[in-house]
Amino acid sequence: MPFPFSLSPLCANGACEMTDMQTLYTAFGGTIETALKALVTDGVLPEDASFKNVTLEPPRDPSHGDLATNAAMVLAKPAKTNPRALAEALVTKLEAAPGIASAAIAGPGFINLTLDPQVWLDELAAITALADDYGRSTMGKGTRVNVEYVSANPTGPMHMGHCRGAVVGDALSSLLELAGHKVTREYYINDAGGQVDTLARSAHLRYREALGEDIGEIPEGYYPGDYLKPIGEYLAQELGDKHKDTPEAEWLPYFRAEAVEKMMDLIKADLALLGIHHDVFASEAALHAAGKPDEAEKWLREQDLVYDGVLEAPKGKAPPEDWEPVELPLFRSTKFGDDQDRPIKKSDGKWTYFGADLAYHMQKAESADELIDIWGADHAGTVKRIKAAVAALSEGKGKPTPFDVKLVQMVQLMRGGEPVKMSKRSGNFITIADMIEEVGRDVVRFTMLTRKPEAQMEFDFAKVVEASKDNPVWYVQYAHARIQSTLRKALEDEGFSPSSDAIADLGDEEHALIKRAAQFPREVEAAAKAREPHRIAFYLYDLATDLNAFYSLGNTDTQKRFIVKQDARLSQSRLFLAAAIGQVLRNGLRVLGVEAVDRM
RNA sequence: GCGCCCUUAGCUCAGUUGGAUAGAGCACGGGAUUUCUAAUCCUGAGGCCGCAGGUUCGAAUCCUGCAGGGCGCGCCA
Repeated sequence: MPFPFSLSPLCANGACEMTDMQTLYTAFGGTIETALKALVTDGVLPEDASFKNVTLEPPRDPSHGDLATNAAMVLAKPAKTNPRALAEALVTKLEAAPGIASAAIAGPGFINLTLDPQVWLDELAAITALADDYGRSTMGKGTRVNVEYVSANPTGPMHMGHCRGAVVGDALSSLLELAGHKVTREYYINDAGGQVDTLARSAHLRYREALGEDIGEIPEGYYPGDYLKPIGEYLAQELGDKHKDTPEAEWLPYFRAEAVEKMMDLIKADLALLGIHHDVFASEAALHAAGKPDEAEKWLREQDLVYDGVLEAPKGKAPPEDWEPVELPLFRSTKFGDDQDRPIKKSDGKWTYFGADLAYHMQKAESADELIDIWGADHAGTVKRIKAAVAALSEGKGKPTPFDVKLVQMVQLMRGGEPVKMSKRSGNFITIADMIEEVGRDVVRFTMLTRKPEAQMEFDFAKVVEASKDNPVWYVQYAHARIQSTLRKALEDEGFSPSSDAIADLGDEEHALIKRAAQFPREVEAAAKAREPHRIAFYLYDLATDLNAFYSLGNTDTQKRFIVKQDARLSQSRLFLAAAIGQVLRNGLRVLGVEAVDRM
């Protein structure tokens, strides 16, 4: 964790009542900062020394103690001394600090800190006291983050391509909330382009079909899916044959609105199956109606960031047959690192997708301090232009809005190692609803988060339901169920319940487990900072591993079980530990939107 | 031709934003159970972190070049 160890404003003012909101790392970061400042006073470090690159992290090797800092290595140069000499001066200060049992110099100049056991016992008690709030952080300082995800076109039900982005966006939103941000979960409905006109025409076709007409094969240029049949029937019921033979202009807007609404109902139902609920559904059509794109264009023209110009034909590959140079209003995205300026309007005068999207991002920035978009990797080519647009628009407002586009790669569906063949024509097409019905919501969600989003992944229907350590979802839930089962049994058979009265008696093996659990708040902050919810999934797997390892000690030595019949004191302390581990597992799973089951 | 993403054990993947001897799972070898859920645990072997330079106390991580794989490349969305 880099300096400065920014505590919550309350703590910074010295009136720090909220020690519970501090992580172990911010607390001991403060200890190190104090020690370094003392060295400045002593003249060992120069007045202007920057602590920016000083880190405090858990060492990989447990024999290196509980915490390690690189302070001496980073500051040796400005102090005009060698790392070891500086480390010795720092160690003297640190050993006198509260909570630190010992400090040792190691390797090229690391300082390894071993903490008083009491620190871990306090942390254990804190988990229980904070319960669902353990891991919650004030890091985000309440800044407003708008996360836009899914935003599938309202032309049909959700397909697999949307699933991963949906889960990642939702988990990221929860993660940011836990890390102290105010999050808006937003969905952008593309209800204004040519696609929804096609949808309206397809609905009209089904409407005629519902009125008894033989429409034969669905012609090219229409959406063929059966999911449009109910809409045709609904419209036939509502309208009778009123628009059976009238000109398109008379029925299209109505059919479009109705069809989009029904499509959104389908999509929302799919999202609900995944446990996903957005706060805002933003309509592109409404954006146009409000004149937002015109507003953006006007402003950008004033800044000379939009001009009328002609694009060159693409180099390197043969230009399209019907290539014709046309003058269009272009956004100067090259000024922000894009390869080409981009049209915001089409030659027919209508807005391009980009033109509207640009205005949409401007609108989002009005009520958020920061924007995040989750996109499919097939849109990678358009990242630069939208980043350019946000940079242009938010700089103009005086306050640049941080903006991040997360690209989520495709998921390859497999079954027992073989790729699942999907063909829309044959109807052999797996929807999100099918997938959830087969393996369950928890499996879908967790599995989508067991790979970093920008890497392609496989989803094997056979593997994800396996009951083994090879299957992270199962393994983490198993650890939680095991804990719950133990707590139940302790109460039923022996009348033992968790108690912190004698946790000071717990030994090294228990402490190791507490140390892992104590990493959770740090993992939350690190994952939130990196915008990487998958880190929580990996952490939970590690925590489950430690729990199972500890649990297994009891197989060969009954004195090491959670429940030791002859020793109520010890049992209740261990049960207190078990309950705390269960709490951390639940808190982590909650971020991922996965249920922590009590039995399996 | 250009842009973006990826390349780590035989396979599938992590890697704490630049830290110490690069870690898990599967598969392979050896072990543990009259179990509080063995659907588990312990242990062994397995590596040119794609290749070559650079930056510095220190690089899988940052920069440059090259190779291989994926995605995209006029007004679609």
